[in-house]
Amino acid sequence: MKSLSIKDIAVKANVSITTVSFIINGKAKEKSISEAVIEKVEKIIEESGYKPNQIARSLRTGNSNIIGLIIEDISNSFFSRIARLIEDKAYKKGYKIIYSSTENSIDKAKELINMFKSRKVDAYIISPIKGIEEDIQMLLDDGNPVILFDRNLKDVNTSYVGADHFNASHQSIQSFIDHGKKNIALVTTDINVEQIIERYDGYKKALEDNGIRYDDKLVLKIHFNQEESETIAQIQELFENKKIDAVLFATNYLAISGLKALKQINKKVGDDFGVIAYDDHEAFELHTPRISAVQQPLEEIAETIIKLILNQLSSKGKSPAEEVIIPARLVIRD
Amino acid sequence: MKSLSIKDIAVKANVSITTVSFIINGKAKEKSISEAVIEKVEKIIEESGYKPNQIARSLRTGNSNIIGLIIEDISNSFFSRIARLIEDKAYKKGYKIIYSSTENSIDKAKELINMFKSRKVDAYIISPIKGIEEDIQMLLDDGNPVILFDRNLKDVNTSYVGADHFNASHQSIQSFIDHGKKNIALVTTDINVEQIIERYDGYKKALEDNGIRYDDKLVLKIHFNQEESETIAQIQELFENKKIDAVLFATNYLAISGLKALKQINKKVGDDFGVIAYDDHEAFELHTPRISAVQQPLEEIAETIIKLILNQLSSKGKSPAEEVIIPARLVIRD
DNA sequence: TTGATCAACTAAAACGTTTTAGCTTAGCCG
DNA sequence: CGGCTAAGCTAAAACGTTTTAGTTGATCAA
Repeated sequence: MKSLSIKDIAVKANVSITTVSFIINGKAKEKSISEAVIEKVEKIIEESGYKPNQIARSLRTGNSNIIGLIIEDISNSFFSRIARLIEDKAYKKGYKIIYSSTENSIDKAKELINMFKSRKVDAYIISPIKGIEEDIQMLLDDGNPVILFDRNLKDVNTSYVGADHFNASHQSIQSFIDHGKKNIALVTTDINVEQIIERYDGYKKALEDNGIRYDDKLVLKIHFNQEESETIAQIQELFENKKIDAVLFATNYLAISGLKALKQINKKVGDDFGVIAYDDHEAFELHTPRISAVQQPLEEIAETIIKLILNQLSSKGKSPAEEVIIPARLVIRD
Repeated sequence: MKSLSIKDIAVKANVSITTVSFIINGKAKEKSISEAVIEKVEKIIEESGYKPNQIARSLRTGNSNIIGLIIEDISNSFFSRIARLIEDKAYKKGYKIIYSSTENSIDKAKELINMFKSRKVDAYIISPIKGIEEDIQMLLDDGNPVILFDRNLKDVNTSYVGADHFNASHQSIQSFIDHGKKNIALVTTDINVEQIIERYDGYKKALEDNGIRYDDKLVLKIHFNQEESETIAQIQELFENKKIDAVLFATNYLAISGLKALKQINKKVGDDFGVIAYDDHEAFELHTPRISAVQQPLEEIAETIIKLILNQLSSKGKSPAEEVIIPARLVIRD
């Protein structure tokens, strides 16, 4: 019933705990343990199904082989796909991932950081929100590897991996303009994070570059946590009361609400009404007509994150902060 | 730099480690520590930002306040939404969740169980695959609370929470038949899990109940890990070469591939070609026409899982196994 | 013969908690 | 005044590892 400990193995093999430990950790040669003993112990371990207690191990060594991943919401497909990729890649390097969602709450984010800290995770991957700069700085001060992704924090000097939101947004609007659109709306959220602001800036700059006057009335900021029905109503109001011939949605879930809104008021997407969504989604490919979208290179982002983390882990957190901005891709459909 | 330990607090407060521990764990009254000391220690803890080392705590107490969640694939929206709900509810009870994806690999599933075991999680929530019955039995034998969900394992006597796949499938096919369909196809996967089999059985039984001959040729089993393009090709072949007037997709990602396939060969969903998807997805509501789907009551499933887990935890894993089958809902659209 | 070197192994400390068992001191009763 | 109880606290063991600093005995060179 109670699980085996290294002591049980030692007793069975009639050797010391130390010897067993050396063998388990592959230090047998180095510590000159004889072939015979190695074999004997390994056989016993094999037969008994003994697995070292990771908790005791962590307590002693101070590291856990666990990487903490803090994201906004695991049920959002952007995050769940990234999480899956990160998990995969980390797994291959012998690291496990623990993840948790902040739901855009500063308090929950702080709690999560604390919980990861008290569990001594070896590194942190965080898609941050404003308000936790200090907590992140403390992690850094303690020498922990920390990588931010998706959204950067200005005041913290740490590594960051993210897509080029400004240019992707700029390019989307430019594409509308090239197709003769003049009255271009932006539906975005009111959460105050870097990547949303960059998308907004890209929108404004593209208009400006083309001599189109920026109109506050064409920008709709949706509350983060509100009911979808309300979102849909707000979007409908925008579309019905303003002269609009194209719209950029700043997130994919807003685009989905937006498409529902369009469907209800029976407005068709097409040559005289352009739509681009930021972050692709399966629904867009399937929609009639298919919806254009900005694709973030998930694979590349995940790959880069893991690469940076491993670098930092091997350099004991003393490698300099790096910012990697990865171009996003505008996929024009239909 | 190094994080504080209970000893540092004890020294600062000029009391023993024991006293600090009692205070941290709310046993101060019970152990008759004076108000004055309690206040002093709490103040120091507050000021210094001390957080107990959970690893040491786990090592000593043998539990971790962590629940392990093992699922097929976190990037599948069914699982990521369930995960989010479970995480939420567990969090409110003071438990954290660690999750990991098996990707339908028996080896990875076993490894995950081992890794959770060696990290001493307090309970396991598993959406299992065939081939890990023994491992699960071992967990049970060791007195661990284990809840299976989504798919059951026949040979293991443990609690299970899942939707009524058989009836939902039966009802879907019945609905086709009620609308005059005769040649009804089933697109499913070749993975050998309970819930997929139940959906298949429901399909067969509904045909039988209505005196329609079961035709092997109308059932397409897709390999789990194959490229989507190949899946689409296979589905197209089925639709083009057989006389079919309705199709049930056994998972939502198959339905999405199927809808893409239909689009490419320009076959319209409508009165003369019915489609139902098992597991709803945002894309279905948005599709033109809207696609009917079987909705699993995620909220209720998550709620029930947590309820059972907490029961087991409080009864030290000695409460009897319970099977909860929750009805699924067929949502007919357009 | 002596000392050095090396192979083969091990005792015990340390990691940071929780908890059992006990130690003082003061107060109170008879 | 002796004995008992209770209040208020603490020493030390235990959890299961890793790792440092050995010990022992054999071999070998001089």
